Amino acid sequence: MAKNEDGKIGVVAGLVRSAFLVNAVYAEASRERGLTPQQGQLLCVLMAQPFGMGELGQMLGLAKSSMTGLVDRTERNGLVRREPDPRDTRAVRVALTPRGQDVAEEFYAETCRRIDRLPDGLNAAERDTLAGLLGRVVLDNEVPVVFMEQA
Amino acid sequence: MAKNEDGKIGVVAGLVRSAFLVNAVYAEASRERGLTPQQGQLLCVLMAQPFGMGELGQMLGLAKSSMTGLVDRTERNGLVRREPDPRDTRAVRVALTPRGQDVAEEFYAETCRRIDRLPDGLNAAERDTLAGLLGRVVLDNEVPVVFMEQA
DNA sequence: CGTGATGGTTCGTGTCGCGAACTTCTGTGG
DNA sequence: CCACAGAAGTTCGCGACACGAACCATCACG
Repeated sequence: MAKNEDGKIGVVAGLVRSAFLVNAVYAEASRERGLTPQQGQLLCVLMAQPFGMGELGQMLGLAKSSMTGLVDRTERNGLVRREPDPRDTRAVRVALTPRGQDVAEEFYAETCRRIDRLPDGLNAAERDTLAGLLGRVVLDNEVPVVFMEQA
Repeated sequence: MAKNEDGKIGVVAGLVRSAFLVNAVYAEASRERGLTPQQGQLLCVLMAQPFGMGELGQMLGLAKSSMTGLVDRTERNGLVRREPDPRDTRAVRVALTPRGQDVAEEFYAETCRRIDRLPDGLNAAERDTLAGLLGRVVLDNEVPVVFMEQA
């Protein structure tokens, strides 16, 4: 449960601090492309397919009103577009514009590159093990697909 | 490098998505205590010892001007206090108030509890393995101590 | 038809985070 | 002893975020 102070670290601290690391990468990678981390994340989600506002809020864990603003700003930047939903006049599909597609792919690739470099100290087998364990954690906790699997 | 679509997940996606999970826990746990995630994080850092504004900015990856605001707001909430640094008249030591200490411990404990529950699907040995691997990633990348090790 | 639920937007408020400019103090070289 | 570069913090103005509450339009159902 608890770990002692001999360089070893517990699961909890390991998760929290590696999350910190990932956040930093996200922040830096997006900033370099004139994005905010939130907009970067939005683009990554939309790479898979268009989504409605409600679905997006669900996945990203945001209130509907927050989504409106985020999509507004991203749309203003020309990266995203609101399309009418043929099935439902009220609803809206948020989709990447061509430029948004480009930026998304660039951002995604760069983020992957950097995250991939984090476990540089691990050999192939260890990386596989880590991937497997994290995969199960993610699976068990039903994390929404905020980050695609590499093509 | 890349993983295919048979339920398996790569290291990169695993890291990103588990980070997402951790962020959500942070957000929820802090919100329940009337904190923002940032203030919660600040409290966690200060649990170890007081720090100067510069050091804090360094650890949290924030600009000095951002720190001023964050400490301002947290101070206004009565959780933190600016003490003069005896060594340097310009400098300031940010420390927890008694109430801040309480809130910090509560928040820290609750966060631990929840993060600890994330890898519930793993057995003891697997948790240990995960801890070891993440520990090395964290160590290799020199993540600042934004989250203490359990007492 | 109503009528309740659903998908989104608007509005007001507080928090965040940044860079640039500024003040005050430290320490170092002359 | 005195400049003076540089470090520690703050202030200011700005845009981005996130929320809840109130609101509008539309859908679906009885």
